[in-house]
Amino acid sequence: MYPLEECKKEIAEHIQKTIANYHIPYEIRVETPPGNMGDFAFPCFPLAHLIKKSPNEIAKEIAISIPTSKWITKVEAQGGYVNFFIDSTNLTAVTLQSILKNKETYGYLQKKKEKVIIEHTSANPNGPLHVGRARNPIIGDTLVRLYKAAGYDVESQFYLDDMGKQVAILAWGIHHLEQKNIPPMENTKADHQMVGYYQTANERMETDTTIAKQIGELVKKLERGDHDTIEMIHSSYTPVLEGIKQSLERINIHIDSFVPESTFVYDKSVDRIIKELKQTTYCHEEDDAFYLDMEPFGIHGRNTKFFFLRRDGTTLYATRDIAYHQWKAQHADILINVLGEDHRLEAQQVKVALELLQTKILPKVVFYAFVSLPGGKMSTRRGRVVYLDDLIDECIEHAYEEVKKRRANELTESQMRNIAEQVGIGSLRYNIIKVQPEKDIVFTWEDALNFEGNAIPFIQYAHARACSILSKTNTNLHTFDPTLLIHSSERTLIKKLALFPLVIEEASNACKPHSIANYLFEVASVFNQFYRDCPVLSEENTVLRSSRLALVSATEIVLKNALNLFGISAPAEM
RNA sequence: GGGCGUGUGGCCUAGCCUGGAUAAGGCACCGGCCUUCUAAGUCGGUAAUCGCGGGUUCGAAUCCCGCCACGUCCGCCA
Repeated sequence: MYPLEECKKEIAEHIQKTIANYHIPYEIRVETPPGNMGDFAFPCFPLAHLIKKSPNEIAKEIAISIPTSKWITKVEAQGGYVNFFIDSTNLTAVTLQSILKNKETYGYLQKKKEKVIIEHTSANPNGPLHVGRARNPIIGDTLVRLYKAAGYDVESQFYLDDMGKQVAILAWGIHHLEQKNIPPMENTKADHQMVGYYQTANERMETDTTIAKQIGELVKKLERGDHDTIEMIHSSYTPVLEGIKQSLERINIHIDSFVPESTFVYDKSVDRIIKELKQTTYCHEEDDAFYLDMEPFGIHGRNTKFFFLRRDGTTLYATRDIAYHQWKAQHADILINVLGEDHRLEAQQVKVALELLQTKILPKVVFYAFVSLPGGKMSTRRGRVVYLDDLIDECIEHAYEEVKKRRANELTESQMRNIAEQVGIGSLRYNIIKVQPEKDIVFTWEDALNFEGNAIPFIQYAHARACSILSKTNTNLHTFDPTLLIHSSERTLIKKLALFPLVIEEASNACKPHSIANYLFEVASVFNQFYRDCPVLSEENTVLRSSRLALVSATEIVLKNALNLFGISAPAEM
């Protein structure tokens, strides 16, 4: 158990003991007070109601009953709160020990037995990834890293749409359109080169019904398992998918497995699901097509019919998605999906169907709002997009300019390029992950390339500063005396570092990766204050110097570990 | 029309789940700090009836109800 967890537990147990005298069931929650009113606080107001005493009276009773201990140095009743002051020397000792011992696993939680499948990105392979949905891979990959840190066995999956209309349109375009009719793309990656075929085929399809019919025919053949069609579609989207993978790798995102939708059609599991859904009482037929009535499940609107089987006997995306989820439920203990907000209804429908089919594990879904452009939403079909590849390039280029501005005289070209890469990609990921997923983001180049304030260079710079100090010493074995680290900047920093495991715990439990961004910013911020107040290398007291070096080393570890949760690298110099 | 999501200083964000002690940061703006471990830093200042109106509560940014604005969905698309 990590130091602060132990400390919190002890405080809660003490309170529990005293409260037991009141003979009422009560759940204890310890909070953090503002200002310098202690390290932990326990509000007595709700208790006052239950046992008919004033909050301050109760606070006093509790305060008196709690003995000082290894952790607790002082307990005070103040304005209805019990304020706890913890032994900072002890906290310093055990926290630094824990960090320096665990190093790259400090903050990580105990290994758990559960397997987690996190589905994210799952973009149609018909063109390059664009910024409108860029939150998906970034949130998804951060969750993957977070859950690994929280001790789970994690697998990331990309649900590959190889059966739908979108890939059929792409394939039709590639096989029927001539290159000269496709608007040229600068980027030579296959996904960029191919997207024009998709866009043009889409336009043609809208005006030409025979094309629409041909594409519909492709979809039907696919579903029947026609070998040549499968081959044709597969060879069309594969290069595009490779391009998508390359883009993801550029921002440090690796996906463990790609699960094609067709799997569930060809292994007949979709057929089984249809059969089972038809047997439920909510199933109805209309013009030979089948649907579930969603009204009893609290889904309202103009149309509450969830069609899962077309009149022509072919399945729908959501139907196949049900099969996919049943399959996932057999291979994991916890399922997490990262989906755009446009999938909210579909996710509900799938969930209801899974419940009707008595599936044991239902997915926990993280929805995100689209990143839109000032004029409205992005659209691959209409070509109104900012592609992820272009944003990556711009971020790196902007970072390069900034490094060059500052360090051109000191660093080599390749060093600057290397730093620019780390800062640029970090910036892209951080700017997206730091805001909660449900919040709308309007994309502007100004914001996307913002390197000021709560942005990644601030955090990476703090890390670089720590590395710089550490690089100027000839040992990395820093012995420390916890009684010497008593400056308020030192104490604030140590307390912040001690919090890291609790931050991981909370962020993973609540599926809220953005809360780590706040923490990361705070660590960098208090480290900068320490840097200002407490000289390290020039400190003449050798024991204090060594103790501060230990603290710098610990900070460096926490910053690096936290950045790693975001897939952002921690440069040693900037 | 209905469902869901969002609304916090001029701008952006955290806090909302689990109500609690002066609403926390960043940008911008104003004024300081580099012969001292990289100033991509730091200190101070100006600036908010937490969308609006009710309710619950000793106490509401937080919970409940109504309304408004924006986003999103209500396809035998994905």
